[in-house]
Amino acid sequence: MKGMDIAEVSRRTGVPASTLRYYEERGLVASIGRRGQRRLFDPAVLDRLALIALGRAGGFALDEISSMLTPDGLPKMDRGRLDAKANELDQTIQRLTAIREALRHAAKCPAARPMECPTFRRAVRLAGAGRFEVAPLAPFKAEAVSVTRRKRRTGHVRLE
Amino acid sequence: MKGMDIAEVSRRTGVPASTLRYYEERGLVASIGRRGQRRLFDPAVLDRLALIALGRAGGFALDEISSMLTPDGLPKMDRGRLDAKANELDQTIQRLTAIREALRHAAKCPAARPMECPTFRRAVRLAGAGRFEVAPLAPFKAEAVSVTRRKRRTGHVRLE
DNA sequence: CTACGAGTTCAAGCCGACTTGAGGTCAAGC
DNA sequence: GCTTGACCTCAAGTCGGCTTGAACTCGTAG
Repeated sequence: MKGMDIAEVSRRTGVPASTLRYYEERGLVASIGRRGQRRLFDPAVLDRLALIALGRAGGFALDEISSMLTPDGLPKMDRGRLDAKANELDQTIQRLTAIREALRHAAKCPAARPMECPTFRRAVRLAGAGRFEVAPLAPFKAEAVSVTRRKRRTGHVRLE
Repeated sequence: MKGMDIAEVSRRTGVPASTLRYYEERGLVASIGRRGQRRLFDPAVLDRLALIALGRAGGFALDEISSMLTPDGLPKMDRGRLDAKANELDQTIQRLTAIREALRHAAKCPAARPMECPTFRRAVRLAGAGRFEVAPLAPFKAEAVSVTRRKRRTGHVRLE
């Protein structure tokens, strides 16, 4: 009978069994049945987990991710929503880029206090310039979710 | 007398008083004394809060941020450490960029299932390719930390 | 028959960054 | 003198995303 048990899914994706159960409970993945009391998963769950990992890595909340996936596989999102997400991410990227530059500059700037340096100040300003909100970015641990199928309160920041 | 009370700091930065007390408790900011039982803050705390916000926006933990700041102002970090942080951020940025591209592609890709599309799979792979770990990015709400300074009583310059 | 290992359920715990609530103090204004 | 409102402290609560632990059930090997 086809269907992988939880250990195999875990092994192949790097996602702990406890997380898989949790995801199932949250409706993010579904098992295709049981053999005895044990869950059986369709291999398609591997792709699904990869998509979930993608979303998590992008800083999306689980609820948000589940709203992006249909029960049976895919992109339940319309173009607009996807684009919106992409833009959101783009804002984040720009913000992070400004911060990275601020750090790099701080590393070599001679000013005693960074805030006295115009370049640094500018970066700080850019970093905080947007007025959007961004989901927290998930801790990204290596290891996980192979996509290959072989065998198969509130930090506030304002500027003026 | 010099020194701003907590409400003024809050008003000028957007950081809630509760957060300021919390930051003080965590050692991220210090008050310069009390008037009665009330805290008094030096205007320099405004810069400090801007830096803290910068760090938070960059996904750094409070502990990490405090390890980057000296009690009296700033750059306690050596060049190497700053560069390391910048590189870390750079990894994050690349990862997010890959995810953004995956989303943009998914928005217009005709493939029924995203995972069947090589372009998408490649993006997913890139997104997950690194084997590093990244701190969570703080939720980014607008409103806060004005770096603005109208009266520069202390003589040092802050953001316009 | 028994023991073992791998699975199961359910409730509770953990972490970080704050927020909230109860109860207390104090200076100013009526 | 009394009220008000802004501040104070300290403990506990919140939220997301899991993890952990206790207690139980199976199927299989010895």
